[in-house]
Amino acid sequence: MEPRKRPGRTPAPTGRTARPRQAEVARLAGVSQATVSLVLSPKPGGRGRIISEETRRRVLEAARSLGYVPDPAARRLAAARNNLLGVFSFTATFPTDVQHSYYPFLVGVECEAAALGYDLVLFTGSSTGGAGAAGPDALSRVRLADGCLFMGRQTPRAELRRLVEDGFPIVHLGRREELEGVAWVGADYVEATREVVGHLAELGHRRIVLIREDDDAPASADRQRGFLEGLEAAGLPVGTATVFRSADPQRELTPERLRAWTDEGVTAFVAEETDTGAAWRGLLSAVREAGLDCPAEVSLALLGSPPSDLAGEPVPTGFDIPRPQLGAAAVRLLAALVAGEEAREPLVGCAFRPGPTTGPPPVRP
Amino acid sequence: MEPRKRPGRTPAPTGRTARPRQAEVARLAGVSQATVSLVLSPKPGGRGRIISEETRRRVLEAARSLGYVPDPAARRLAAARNNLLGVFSFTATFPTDVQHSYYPFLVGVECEAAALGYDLVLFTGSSTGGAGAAGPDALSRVRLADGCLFMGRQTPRAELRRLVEDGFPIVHLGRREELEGVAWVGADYVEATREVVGHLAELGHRRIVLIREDDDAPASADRQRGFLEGLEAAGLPVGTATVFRSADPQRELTPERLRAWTDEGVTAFVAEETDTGAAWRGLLSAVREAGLDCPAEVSLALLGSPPSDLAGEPVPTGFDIPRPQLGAAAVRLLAALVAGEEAREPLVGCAFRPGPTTGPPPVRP
DNA sequence: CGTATGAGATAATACGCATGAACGGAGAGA
DNA sequence: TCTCTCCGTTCATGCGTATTATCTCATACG
Repeated sequence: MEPRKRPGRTPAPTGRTARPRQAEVARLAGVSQATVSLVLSPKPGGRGRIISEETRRRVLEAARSLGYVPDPAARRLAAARNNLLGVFSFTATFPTDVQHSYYPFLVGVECEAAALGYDLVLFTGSSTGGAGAAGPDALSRVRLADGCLFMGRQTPRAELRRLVEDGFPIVHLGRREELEGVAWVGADYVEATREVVGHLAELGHRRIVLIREDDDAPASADRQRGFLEGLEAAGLPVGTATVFRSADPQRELTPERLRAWTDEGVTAFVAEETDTGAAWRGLLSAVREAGLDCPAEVSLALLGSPPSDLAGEPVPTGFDIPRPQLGAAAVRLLAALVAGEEAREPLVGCAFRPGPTTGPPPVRP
Repeated sequence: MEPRKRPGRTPAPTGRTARPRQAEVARLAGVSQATVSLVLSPKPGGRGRIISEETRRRVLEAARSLGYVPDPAARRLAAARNNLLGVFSFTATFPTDVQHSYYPFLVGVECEAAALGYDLVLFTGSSTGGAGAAGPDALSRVRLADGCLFMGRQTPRAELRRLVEDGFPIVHLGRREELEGVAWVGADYVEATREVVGHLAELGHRRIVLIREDDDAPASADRQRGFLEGLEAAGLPVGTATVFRSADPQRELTPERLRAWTDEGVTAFVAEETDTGAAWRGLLSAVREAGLDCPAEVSLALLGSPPSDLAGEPVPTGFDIPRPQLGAAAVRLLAALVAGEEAREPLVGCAFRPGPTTGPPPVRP
């Protein structure tokens, strides 16, 4: 039977890519492609090298001289790993508005990833409507990496769940307890808030008010819980605690209301940190308009970091969210998942931050 | 010939993933895998669909009911491209010190990459000593992507040249004319500086001094060139132009020297922007110490953006480097190179920035 | 009624790498 | 000298998809 013509794809047009393949390394080293793979792939079991030192050297030399780099897609397809960790944010990773960027997290993410030997893949187009924003499979691109880190608030639950169900390693930056099976790391707002309240109590404050926005995010709920727990721990009457919840604190938190509180004996206020910083801004302006002196007459604390446009003013008492550490912790967790371990280290502590906005309560006449 | 036993890898261990494959979709739809691929792959050429509407519908239905999602790794392997653009910086991409970060560039890079359908790979460990910082082949990791963007000053020339010689698409963010064959994009400092000088000349200034640091970076040379060209274009005597070059402007630019210049009839100063902002700082403090009023007695302009710790002060006259646009332009260029085109758009214009630090020269007594 | 025409669909690859099984050669033991 | 081990290497295959040359029918045409 004469050799019939074979159908199928035409062979690649004479090295379309200059990228060397294992086959070329093999040719140069005078060995087979399989040998190259054996040499260049990290043996998991730490088993004795089945490859002779001589061959190994020749292969490595050839690979280096050709500038060989393994193809991540092929590697992954062949059921191995490619030392790539994905980073996916549901808004632009680098927004024009630097305010709510993920930058501080990425500092830690990059550092830790580097330390663990991973490179990072930023999946773009999540917000810009570019690459694969369209279909419901926008998320599936992340499967190129060994695992993926997710950041942002509006997480499509179904998509995430799907990834988890398929056994794809995922870590979410920020609490996600409602998503069963999704690993996450978050800041321990409860403990940090407790600490701030404790600080105020130690100074002598007996009546403290929490200013929060009308938001049901876990971050807000945690602070409220920490607030109440802190009061209780300090032996303060929780019953008299006041939580002021407002959708628009800058409007609704009037100087009059503030005055009413202080007349009742309130000497300290704590505000939660949010994207906009509205609670803190509202508190500040109300105090100013009410003509109250801080910290002589009232103590103020911010449960988080001040918005960056207030960088000029003195940094208030409160706590700092250790964003870089959070990022690093997320990467560690993700790396563990990729390695098949079942580690978990969800909560990262916040650092208490002393500041000039708190002091002993005024002596009441 | 009897069917000899086949060597090779064992079949996948019990469906490692529950993810459906094209083959299963095909079986369910009663067609071949190839047909599924044809139906599900967006035909670029817009060529007439060779698939009947009926079949198409059946396949789509089957895919939907199985929840089929294409495997990106396989897709990229088969397509011989991975839609990945590398980003390599010779210092940490996300330095702890936000000041000299690449953030503004990345804004544009991310956006444009998304628009073009690319994801980004951040190569870590360039500074942190992590992943592959070790050998001289640290750079070869970038070959993983379809092309790579380089940022930063200290570029190892040999490595870059090697990549270029291998036909690997590279774009450098910032001028790199001395590296033959390395594509780059940069800001048009010459034109921007000319514009600033022209602005001053229009206001009536006749004697202008350029303050620059003792640095041979192209960015500095460009500004000086633009300065001289601007003078010439304004019909001002270039012969009398003064370029003050100092390794430590904050020391060497004394109030006395400033006084000497103004006594000679100098009414305006322009300073270059550098990492440290030393030239601008030196100029500012000298003016202050000399007791000169700006802009009444002297006009000041900054050839770039002020250092961020001076954010509180009024933004001086000068120009803004369009960093996001630069990043975007770099990505466009890189994408073009990856696609095999030979585009080039090296220079990106800067935006003139009016400001309160310039005004008409004082009327000499 | 034989053949050209084509639309529709399929078979057979290739992509780059990892890996279990097969293979060849050097000693060792008989 | 011959078989038996063990070691180092190569073979042959699979991962899941994209790509074509090829095949299969109808239908139209002479």
